Amino acid sequence: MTHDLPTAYRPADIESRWYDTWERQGRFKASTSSVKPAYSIVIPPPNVTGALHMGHAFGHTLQDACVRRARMMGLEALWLPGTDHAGIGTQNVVERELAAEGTDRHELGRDAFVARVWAWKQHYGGRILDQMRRLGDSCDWERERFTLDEGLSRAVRTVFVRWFDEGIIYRGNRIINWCPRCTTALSDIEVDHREVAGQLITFRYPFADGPGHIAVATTRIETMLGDTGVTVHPDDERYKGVVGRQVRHPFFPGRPMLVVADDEVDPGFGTGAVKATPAHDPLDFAIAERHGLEVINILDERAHLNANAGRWEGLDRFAARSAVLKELTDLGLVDKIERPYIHSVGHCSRCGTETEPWLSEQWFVKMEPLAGPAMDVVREGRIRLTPERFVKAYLNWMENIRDWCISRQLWWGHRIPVWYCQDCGKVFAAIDEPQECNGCSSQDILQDPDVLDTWFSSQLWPFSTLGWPEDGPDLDFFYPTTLLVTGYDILYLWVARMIFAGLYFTGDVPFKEVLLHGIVRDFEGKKMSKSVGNVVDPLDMVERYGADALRFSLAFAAVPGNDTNLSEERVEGARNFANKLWNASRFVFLSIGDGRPVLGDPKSLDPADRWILSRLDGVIGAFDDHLDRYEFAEAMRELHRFVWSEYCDWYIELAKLKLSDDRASSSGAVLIYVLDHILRLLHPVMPFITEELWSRLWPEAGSIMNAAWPVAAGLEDAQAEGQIARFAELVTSLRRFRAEHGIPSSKKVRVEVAAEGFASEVGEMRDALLVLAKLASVELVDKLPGGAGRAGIITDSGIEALVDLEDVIDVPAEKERIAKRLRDLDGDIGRAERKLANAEFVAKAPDAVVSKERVKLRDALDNRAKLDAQLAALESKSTPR
RNA sequence: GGGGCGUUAGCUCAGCGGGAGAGCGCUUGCUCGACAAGCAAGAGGUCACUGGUUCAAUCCCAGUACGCCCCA
Repeated sequence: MTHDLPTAYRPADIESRWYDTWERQGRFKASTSSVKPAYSIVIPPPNVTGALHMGHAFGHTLQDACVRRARMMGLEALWLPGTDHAGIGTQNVVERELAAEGTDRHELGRDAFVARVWAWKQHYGGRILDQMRRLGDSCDWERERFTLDEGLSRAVRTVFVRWFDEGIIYRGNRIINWCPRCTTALSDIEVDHREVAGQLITFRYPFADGPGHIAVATTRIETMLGDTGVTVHPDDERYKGVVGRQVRHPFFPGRPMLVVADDEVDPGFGTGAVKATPAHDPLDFAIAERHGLEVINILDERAHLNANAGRWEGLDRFAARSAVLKELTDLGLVDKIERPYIHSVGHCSRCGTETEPWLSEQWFVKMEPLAGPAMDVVREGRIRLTPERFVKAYLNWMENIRDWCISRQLWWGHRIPVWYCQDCGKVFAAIDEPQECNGCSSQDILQDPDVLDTWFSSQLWPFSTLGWPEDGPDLDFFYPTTLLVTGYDILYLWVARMIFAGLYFTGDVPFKEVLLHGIVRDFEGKKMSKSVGNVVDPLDMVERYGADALRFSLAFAAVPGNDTNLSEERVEGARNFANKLWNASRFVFLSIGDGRPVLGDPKSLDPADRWILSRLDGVIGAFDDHLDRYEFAEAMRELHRFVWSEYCDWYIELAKLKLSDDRASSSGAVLIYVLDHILRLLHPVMPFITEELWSRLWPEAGSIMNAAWPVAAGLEDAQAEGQIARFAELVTSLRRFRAEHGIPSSKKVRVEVAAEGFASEVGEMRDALLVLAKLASVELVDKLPGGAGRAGIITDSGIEALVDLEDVIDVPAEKERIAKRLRDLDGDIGRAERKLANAEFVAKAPDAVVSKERVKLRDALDNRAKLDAQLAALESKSTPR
């Protein structure tokens, strides 16, 4: 059973086998009839179009670790998986396919197109879910949801109708962000602002009612075709006399163009007078409303000039930009061109096209009634954000929130459940498709052609996936969810919206805690991107190093809210750690055989046993505390150090000695006990290797997934910790001495040890000292004799040892070594003396700090005296007779 | 313009009021009976700068410089 482990860990041999076993045994399933307390996480749904990337791997590692730990803690834990229909993204993918076939969606027609996208989804949409299995994600696959499922669609319509009937959803003719390539509206947060080098053109509008002109500046000169006025600041002295006058449009001489004054104008921009283009600028639109300026839309949905642009009709916006500039220049109306002029321009976050502020009729969600309660729950701590600093960002955003444009001019998505009666003109919303107008009963009704923003369905995810609006057992048992784990980059886009929607429709918070993690970047901190070519593919890492290694490397770097840099080297390091664990286990199994000795009375154990058990207790406590605070990096560091530097480097080495003469010694039981705890602690982050080793440790016990989460067992032992720390220091000092003197490891040396106050504990460890420091003999003495051919070491705790080197030592080198040590000690002594001489320090610092300083000083003085003696002995020897 | 974050070892990053840490890299020595994906030893840091608070500052506060992010 245990003797067939290969000498190197080979993840591929075990991973898929364990995942299939878990899934077959139904270990990921959560039950609503459980007596255990509920613990639930809904997955941030990845796009159906997507492939698994490092960001997913990161978030999933954290979520899976939380869920697996919760399960082991005895909670009824649910991790609910699913995908998002990703409106624009998915539609784009299929449109590209059609383009390759030489057709487009319009040729296909709406119904056929939507059918085609569904077919695409059925075929490719599950890819990411299979990829998640490779990572070991312990999702309850029977509860998998998709935002366009019938249930979730019903939730969307229910929400829409309620908000519509209550006036929270309204339709308005407003300036929105428009992507002329996707030909759809975008919400503010779907627009990326990027710095662009353009040009700032200053040109003149001549007064219509007399001589003179007024100059205005713009970066989008073509929009002047839609200008219907000029605006200045009311306090601007330069323009005091011109407010109320008319200017003349060079291309539309008959158009009324009024100069108006408005507070919103920035007198510092350009000439201080700005052109007013109400249909193509949000600020100008507001100004136009206040001052009654005409609104003229000059662009069509593709951002080509329309009939309102007169003879420019049909020109693309950028072509129009040059054409209009040329004509204005020819007319002598251009005063100045600043080039390059760096300014911020909106781009479609989906396709990168420059967006256009465009006047159109869209549906909006009124934010004012929703934002208040959503701020309260975070302020009051009913939802806790980790790290806390995001609370401020969240509140700041909520305070300045603007109405949310939810309509999209797409075909793939939830169609807006609004119908227009062609007879009586009534506009009404309905959950189920109506057959007739609910006002006049006419059957001549038409549904709104647009679909809803994908985030409109995502905002309902924590409760729609649990069955809302039906009040079923899932919702009762698992809602509100316990924790949401997601990237800080979608705090506004998604988290905030779930909060206000959850509060509104369920009367409760959608989750009690939110863990916001950062972005995974490449090894030098650059964002991973296909075009840069620095993408590290998680599945590639899984293949080469194992899922556990990838997961550990991510958890090892996971500081809440911080971006993390990932390189292949880090994954490799984690794989090495997995291998270390594998081999440590191998050692245990090979040493113990098939027996599983149990721990006896801890008091009767030897110092090394009591030390490692005490350390384990400490690590369990620290590890658990870190995980409670989502400090994965700290937790992993702690455990990594314990496994490698304490359990493997010291305890196993010490255990070897004892096992060699006595197979039934306590070491076997302790080795097993500690390994058992390590495996359980590590399981949430490294599920595969721990399950494999667990199955060999306890062949009859069943899955480690159901093992109890470790708790400290009250085995702290300060005496043993001190003893082994001193012992290790003595061993290390002796090894260092050997290395510095170039003593080959084959040469065993004799030492005399003077361990004032610690003599008996050194005596107790004599055999271990002999082996670990490669000594021929150890003699414990009260005081060290000096003498020819001897050189010494001293540990910080004051244990001295004299090595018998039979005249081979290099006396000058040894003197220099001692001198350096003395210099360090003098530094310590000086620092301690200065502190203790400071009356305020002694009076005001805590007693523990002061007494620690006294002990430090005393030890350092003792050690200096001992080193002085060693040096004197060397001197006497090196002095010519 | 508003807000946030960062500056610690060669690199990537933790830590955070009382003796500077990790991983990787580097140097030296090791076929030690779990592991060379390893073992042992080691080098390497005015914790960006300037002030302040404190008995005590890498850590708290203010400012400066540089870098990054979000929002408008």
